[in-house]
Amino acid sequence: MNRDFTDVSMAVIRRLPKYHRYLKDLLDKEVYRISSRELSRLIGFTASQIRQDLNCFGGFGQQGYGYNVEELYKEIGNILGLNRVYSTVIVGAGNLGQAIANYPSFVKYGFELHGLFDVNPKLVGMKIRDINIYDVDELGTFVKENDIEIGIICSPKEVAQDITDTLCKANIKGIWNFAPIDLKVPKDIIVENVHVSESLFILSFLLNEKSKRD
Amino acid sequence: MNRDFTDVSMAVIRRLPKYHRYLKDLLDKEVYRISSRELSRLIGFTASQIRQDLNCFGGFGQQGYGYNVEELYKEIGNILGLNRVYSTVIVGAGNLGQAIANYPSFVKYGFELHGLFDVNPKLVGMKIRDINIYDVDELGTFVKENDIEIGIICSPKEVAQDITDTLCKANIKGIWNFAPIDLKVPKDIIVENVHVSESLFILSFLLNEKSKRD
DNA sequence: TAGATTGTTAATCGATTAACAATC
DNA sequence: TAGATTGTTAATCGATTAACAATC
Repeated sequence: MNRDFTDVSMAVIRRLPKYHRYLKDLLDKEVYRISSRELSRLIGFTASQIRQDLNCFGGFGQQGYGYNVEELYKEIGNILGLNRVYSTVIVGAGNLGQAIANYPSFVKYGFELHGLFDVNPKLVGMKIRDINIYDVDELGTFVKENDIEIGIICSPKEVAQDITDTLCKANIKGIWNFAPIDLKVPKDIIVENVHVSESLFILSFLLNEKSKRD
Repeated sequence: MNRDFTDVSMAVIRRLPKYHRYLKDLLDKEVYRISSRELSRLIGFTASQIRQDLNCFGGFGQQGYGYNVEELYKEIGNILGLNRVYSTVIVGAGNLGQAIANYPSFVKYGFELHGLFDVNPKLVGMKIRDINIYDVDELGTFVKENDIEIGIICSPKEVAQDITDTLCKANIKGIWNFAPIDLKVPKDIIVENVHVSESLFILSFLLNEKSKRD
């Protein structure tokens, strides 16, 4: 249970959240047992890939039976680190910051929001879900004093690197970045990007391609 | 210029927006010429991969010189379909929908927002950037009558499939989906997902892994 | 011309799929 | 026991990297 998975490729890791989501859906539908073949039909990966993927983490299945949905769901949750709580702050309390603060999976899976930060004096002092919006000048001190692990950047891209520097100096462990730039961080800090515009451009590419073919 | 790129792998396509972004930054810094080696140092792909990638679309470079930044930027923009305008609607006018409506690259790269839609009577009738929020009951008719190409789903996941069905019946061409589910659509409709929680779970995985090793 | 750097082929590496023995 | 399905090895496929001739 405390093995590390440094040998498992990121291609596999990036599929885990999708397994987790489908297994949750199955549990909600009171399906307690599933074979790689049935799961394949639902999730769209090949049965072979599913067995291969799951085996990177241990033998969760049983020959002749399949996988126990509840057990597998929990195991994948544990692998993803969802069995514990994370302390977080959101920097940028505009629409995006507020959307994240209220995002159901964010709240549900143990991401504890300790504060939001903004430059806008109209926002500072307000609350979102009972959580204060502070002046961004207080960010560094707050993160240090409250041992915040995750900083969530929902600011305009122009100030994202400055915010990052502040967070890093205050011993943040990871950054969830929504600004459309690649942040420079010391090598022991983990950055996960949500580059929304890249996804939009892929959509426009695909639409454009399709219109050429039709 | 009207070739289609069906033969180019999605791995390559998904790197294009990043090239596009870095080339824009270079242009803004008044850098007009770059070699694959220099670009490699900036963007973090190997020089070999950069040359390989760009060559899928034609010989944009010049031996002994490198690439013309402005030309390459424009070409990649064209390949991504950013040389034309798309008509869009946003379904779900909460924080996320409003964040998208105001998102700078969205506005800048030709994605014309024609309307937002919501069930909440407090929101219906309001405006975001001079664009009306309509009742979601009007969605189908509006999309059909205004020849909307892209539907952007910013609703809770519980209603995302219903919205999708409405959009598809109204001849939408593509869907940009922010709800954490996999939408079922007829095969000629393009869906591009932004599965925000998957990214969050990867961050939590990486943080958890790191804490095991330290 | 000499130097630089691309375009492109060949080699390597990694990820996915197929196959099947092990076993519940 | 017979049927089902995993775990796992081997085969295939695709993507990345290396190398270098072409050429500006």
